[in-house]
Amino acid sequence: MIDLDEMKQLVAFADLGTLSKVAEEFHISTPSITRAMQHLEQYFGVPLFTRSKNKIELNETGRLAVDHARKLLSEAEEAVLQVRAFDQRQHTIVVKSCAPAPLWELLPKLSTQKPGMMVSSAICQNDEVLSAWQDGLCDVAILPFPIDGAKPFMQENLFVCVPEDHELTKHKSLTFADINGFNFLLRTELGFWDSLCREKMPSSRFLVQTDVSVFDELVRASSLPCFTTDYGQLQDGYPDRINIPLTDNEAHVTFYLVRKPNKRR
Amino acid sequence: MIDLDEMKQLVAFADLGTLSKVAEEFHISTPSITRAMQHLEQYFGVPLFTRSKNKIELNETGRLAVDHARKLLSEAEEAVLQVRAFDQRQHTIVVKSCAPAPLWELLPKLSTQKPGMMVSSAICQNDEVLSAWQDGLCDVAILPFPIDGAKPFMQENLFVCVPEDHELTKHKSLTFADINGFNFLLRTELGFWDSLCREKMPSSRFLVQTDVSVFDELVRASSLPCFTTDYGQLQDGYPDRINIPLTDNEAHVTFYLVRKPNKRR
DNA sequence: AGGCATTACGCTGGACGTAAAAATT
DNA sequence: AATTTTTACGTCCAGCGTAATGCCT
Repeated sequence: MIDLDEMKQLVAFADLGTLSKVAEEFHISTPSITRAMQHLEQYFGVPLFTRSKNKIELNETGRLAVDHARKLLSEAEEAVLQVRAFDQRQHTIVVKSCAPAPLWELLPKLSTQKPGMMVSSAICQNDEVLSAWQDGLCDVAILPFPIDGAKPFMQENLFVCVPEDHELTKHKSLTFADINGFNFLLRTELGFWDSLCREKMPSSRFLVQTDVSVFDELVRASSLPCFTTDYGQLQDGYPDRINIPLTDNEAHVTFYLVRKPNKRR
Repeated sequence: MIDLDEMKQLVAFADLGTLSKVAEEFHISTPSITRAMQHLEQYFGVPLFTRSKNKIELNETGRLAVDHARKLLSEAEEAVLQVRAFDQRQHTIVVKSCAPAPLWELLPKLSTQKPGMMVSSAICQNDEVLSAWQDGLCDVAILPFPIDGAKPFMQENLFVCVPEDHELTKHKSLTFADINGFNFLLRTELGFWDSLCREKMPSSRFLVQTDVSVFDELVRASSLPCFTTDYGQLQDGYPDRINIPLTDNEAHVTFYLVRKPNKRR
């Protein structure tokens, strides 16, 4: 069968022009590359080169062979990458969540329940989570509404978080309509929360900040309202700030979790 | 780079089920095939097999690798075949002619003028000759009408060939209209002559015969008219038969020949 | 004179097969 | 008992590099 290493050298010769350069490139001697090209030519059974006394060039057939070589090599490398990726995938649990909080809850559990498994998680919009699940691209999907096979996983309630001297503190509770128009500090990677906020508060502007520590700094330093929830962050919320519950139905979310049945084989 | 011989053995293992069978198939020892699979697995960097004490099986990743192996192998073999075919094509002159006579004239000349070249010739209809020429699929095209770059090559005139006692012998010359309705013996591989006859003599039936000697036998044994031309066959025509010239313009054909410019490189 | 392709030749490491072990049917 | 996989080990030759040749610019 054809030797892909020799094919690689053939392609290198097409690119570099002389056997000496190829030898240098591959850290082998010139006789070695000469022999390799002779061997390749012998395998094809047809001349690939025009040879002068101290000059060797590709002929037209040789150039065709180079084209095929390039294709074969890239496909061979692609095949190896795909096999490796498949193996990797066999040992990873891919989680797609519509929000960060369920991941804080789920990931530690997964790590202990499935030792030796990689866990790959991503936060994205509802439709992305859903299509990834339907296309079989993830093993666990977390959505803010039930789908076939899903079980309730946890609840989360949204709060507005404002400085103590903020005008909104006069309210004991709020609705999205109340706070529409205020500008908010917002984090990235919030999944469906992000689009929910923009949808419910079309008149508001959101100052988005990716870096967690920078975000915290901004919250402390500014008087802009932000959001918190009753999962995790509420108990150790920001000092000097007050959390006001939102009463809209959309602010009370039950997350549903579906997981693929364990593949046996 | 990945070893296609090992890939071949991997595919064979997928097909045969045991390493022993593969060893037998490839006429090598079992330790050799064991090592090959270990080496392949090591190259991929991921497990391809599930191993028991005296049992080895492909795992799911391995089966994927086999799929890729099959594809790679067939593509590699296809590449070699294409390169060889291309080389073959480099050393052959492909001739497409609309009629047999020009080939009798041309092929001997080509053989002597282009020593070391294969000559591949085919007789086909005008439109096939033309499209093959336009698509660059032939080096020489011979047609009964001039096209761009073509030169007149030879002339051929059609005769009706009838037994001496045939009713048509009373004519010194004929037209297609005169003989329309008579049934004819006809050979195959006549190119455009065939379709010309059927077009000009729609009421006639043609008894087609491929084998030359059988055709000659039929001409001698029957009283059915047939055709001859002034190229070659007329001088040593059939004894006991008379050749009557056809006066239609279509019966006087000038063949035009185009050839690709010699490719230099 | 320097760069290039190729041949000649000696050496070595990798690949092969034999033998053997261990386990399963 | 027969089959299968794998390890151990000795052998051998395919492929490597060095040296040298011949040629061209």
